[in-house]
Amino acid sequence: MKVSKEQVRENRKRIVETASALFRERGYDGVGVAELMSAAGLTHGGFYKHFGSKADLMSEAMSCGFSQSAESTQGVSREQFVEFYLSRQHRDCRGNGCVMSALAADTARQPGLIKATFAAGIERQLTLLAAENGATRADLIDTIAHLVGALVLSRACPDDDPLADEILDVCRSRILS
Amino acid sequence: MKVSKEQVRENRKRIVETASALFRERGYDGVGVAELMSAAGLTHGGFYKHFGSKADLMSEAMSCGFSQSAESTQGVSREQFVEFYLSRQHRDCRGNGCVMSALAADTARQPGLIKATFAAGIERQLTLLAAENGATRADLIDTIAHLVGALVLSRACPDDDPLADEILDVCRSRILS
DNA sequence: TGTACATCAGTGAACGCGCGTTCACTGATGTAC
DNA sequence: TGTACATCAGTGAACGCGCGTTCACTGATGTAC
Repeated sequence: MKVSKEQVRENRKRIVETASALFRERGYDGVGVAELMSAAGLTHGGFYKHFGSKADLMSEAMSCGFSQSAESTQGVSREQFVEFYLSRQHRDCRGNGCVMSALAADTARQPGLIKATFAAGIERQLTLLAAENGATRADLIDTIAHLVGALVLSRACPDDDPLADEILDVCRSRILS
Repeated sequence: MKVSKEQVRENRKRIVETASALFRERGYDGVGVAELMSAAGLTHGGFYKHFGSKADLMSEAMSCGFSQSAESTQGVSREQFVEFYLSRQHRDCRGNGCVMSALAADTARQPGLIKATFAAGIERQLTLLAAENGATRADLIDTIAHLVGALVLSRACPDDDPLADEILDVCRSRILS
């Protein structure tokens, strides 16, 4: 059953977007091709009509996540950005959140293609933030690292451990002061 | 072929230490039980004479890694700690490095037991650093988050990307100033 | 102290399972006439 | 515009593989007498 060109484009987009959220939630090894295709409303067999390998999709899904971040960062002040980044909402909702926090550690163990996509995503984020508020590149790198560290550590604590919130609160007030 | 009590203790310790390094290098899913036992000079079948499950070992290996960090942090000034933490050596040698940077993201996807071990490790690190230099708890949490973020992002960049070193350099100078 | 036996860490084959990937097939779409 | 046919995204069974875990067996250690 062949499918219209537009349907094909839609399906591909849906696979990438679904993967983007699932990878951020559960990591590269945490999501299988079959589950991923099923979540996108398809069967696993068709996967290789769209992508050369799971790693290829990983790379595209990452780019897609960075684009989503870019959109939602548009027109946001530094203070608003920090407030959102270190919110409980962002910490507890990885699928829609920042790619850097969700996938940096996974990326470090992946081949060069994926690392390059990640680095390009950091650069995009830096360019965008520089446009929104006049900070220097060094300022932005420093702030992003600070934010990522805080979020990553907070997520690693048990849900009911006060340390999880403490990390967010301490870093938020330091970064904004 | 039964083995002396001392040999058993030694073997167990070697498994935990080997696992501690391998998990930090490749993540929880990146190392199998068989490979792990083989790296410790044993065969995989004996694994369950020592541990209830792979997750149990993960928890122990994490504690072991935090203990190693504690040892090497002893008698180190804040400046020395930051210098080492953001060195290229530390970035490129995950197996002996900080557990927080290596396993925070993996931990966020693991069950409560492992998250609790991780949080306890953070607390140990905080206590230790507080003893070495009189900083407040908030100061230390803030600095640790900052360091972890910088290292994690740097590791996610391709080896030959100047951004990898730039992140370390920028954050080092900011944290120390 | 010497002997007989129970213990149990270690071995390696085997288990079921889910993974990424391949493949023959389907049938509506899109094209050529 | 209508017809005949090639295309190819999607399907679902199947592939080999490595995973975590189990198990019957081994044989030196440690214990009971």
